Amino acid sequence: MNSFTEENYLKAIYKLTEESIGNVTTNAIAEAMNTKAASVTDMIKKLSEKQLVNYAKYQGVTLTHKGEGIAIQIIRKHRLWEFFLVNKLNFKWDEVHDIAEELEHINSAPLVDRLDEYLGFPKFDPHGDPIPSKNGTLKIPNFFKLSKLETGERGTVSGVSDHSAAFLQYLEKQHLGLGIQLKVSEKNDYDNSMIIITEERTLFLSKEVANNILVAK
Amino acid sequence: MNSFTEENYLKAIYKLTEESIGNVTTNAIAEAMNTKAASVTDMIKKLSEKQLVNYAKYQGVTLTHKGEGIAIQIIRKHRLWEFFLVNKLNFKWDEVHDIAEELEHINSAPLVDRLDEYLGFPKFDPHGDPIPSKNGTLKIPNFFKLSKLETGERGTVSGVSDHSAAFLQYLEKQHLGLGIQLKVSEKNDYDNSMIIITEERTLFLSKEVANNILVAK
DNA sequence: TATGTTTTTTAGATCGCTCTAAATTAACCA
DNA sequence: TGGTTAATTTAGAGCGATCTAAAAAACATA
Ligand SMILES: [Mn+2]
Ligand SMILES: [Mn+2]
Ligand SMILES: [Mn+2]
Ligand SMILES: [Mn+2]
Repeated sequence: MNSFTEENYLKAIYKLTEESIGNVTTNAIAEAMNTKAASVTDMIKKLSEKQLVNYAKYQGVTLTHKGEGIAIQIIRKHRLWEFFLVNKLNFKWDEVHDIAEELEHINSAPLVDRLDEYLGFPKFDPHGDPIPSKNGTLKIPNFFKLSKLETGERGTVSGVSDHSAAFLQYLEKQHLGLGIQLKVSEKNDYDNSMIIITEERTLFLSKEVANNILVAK
Repeated sequence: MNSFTEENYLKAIYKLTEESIGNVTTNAIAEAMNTKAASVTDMIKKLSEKQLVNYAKYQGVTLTHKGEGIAIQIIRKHRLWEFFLVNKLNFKWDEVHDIAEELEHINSAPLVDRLDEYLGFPKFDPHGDPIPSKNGTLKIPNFFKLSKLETGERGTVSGVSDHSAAFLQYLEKQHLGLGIQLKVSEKNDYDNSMIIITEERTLFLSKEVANNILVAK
């Protein structure tokens, strides 16, 4: 079995892999894990011995097939628990991440399977992130940054790329949640802000906000 | 915050306190925690510094008010999660203990409160053990060993004192679960075995089994 | 109550994870 | 291409939890 720490490293490497081209660097992992590069090197060596990452000195790491499988299962658990917390226990979408960070390490295959079934085999978590299936397949949905939409185009809010409570609460305040349909009414080249129209209201969105909202066309 | 290990020690000391008169001994804790006496002494010192146990060398320990409160909250979480696993995820009563051993360490007060509410504020876990309330009160139910019933007396199966999967599965095989009503039809002085009659069938129970079944009269 | 046995504590070590400081390697650029 | 800078690794240490072996205290009983 792997320790919580090892699991968190694998998950971090998985996520960094998604965002980066090529190998994941020691410093990037250190930043993601909120730790020091020296500690990362130590852990990488351990993961490498366990055949969970491919590692050559000074070259950064990639996940092995086995390591990637473990990372995906942790993400699966994280997102299933988030779905449970929001849809069964009535938590808000900005309240569940930290709890899921703990729950994702509970180690029981039947628990995950039954939870999945109990929840009705959900495909997306409360933030629009896809939930990996039992066998580890994960289809990345084709979402766009809202900021990429042109004036006049329509879309449906389907995800966020900033998962912080502050951002999620801001969206909540604006009555912007998953499923909201919108149309771009105006784009300002000067500051890349935009004005959108939803069923309920007209909203002004800064560049930062529009960049972190994902929409399906 | 306290580590998982510290929490498990507190819980073990709490349970040993219930079973024993006076202070809980180092060796008893070592046996319960499946560790060595020397390790227990170390941990006790740490818990004592944190004011979670009262400790004087060679005198064993008692929980402080604070330590007892923490222990009870862990037991609360354990039993609520067991209830969830059985009543929402359809686990059998012999399958849930180990998973709950992990879940009991998830650290979130709102999670426990909402789970409690979601479950309908249950008073007993799947094994008949009382679930402490949010404020830590815990009423010990007045159950008797089935072996104490006399011939002709009636009772309702309400709990078990052996929580092992083997015992629980045996009861299941005999169609003995919580809520089953029974009447003692015969007691054998020689081996302290007994014959009982339920709605469904007549059963022969050994001394060991009758000792580990708790009934309400 | 003295002596032997059991229980408990202490001493000293290991393992996992972390850190700082120093050394090494790679990358960049004039 | 050599020199500077940045990234990475190594060395050495600390902390929490554990262990074995040995010492100390408490207990039991003759
Ligand atoms: Mn999350
Ligand atoms: Mn999420
Ligand atoms: Mn249990
Ligand atoms: Mn139980």
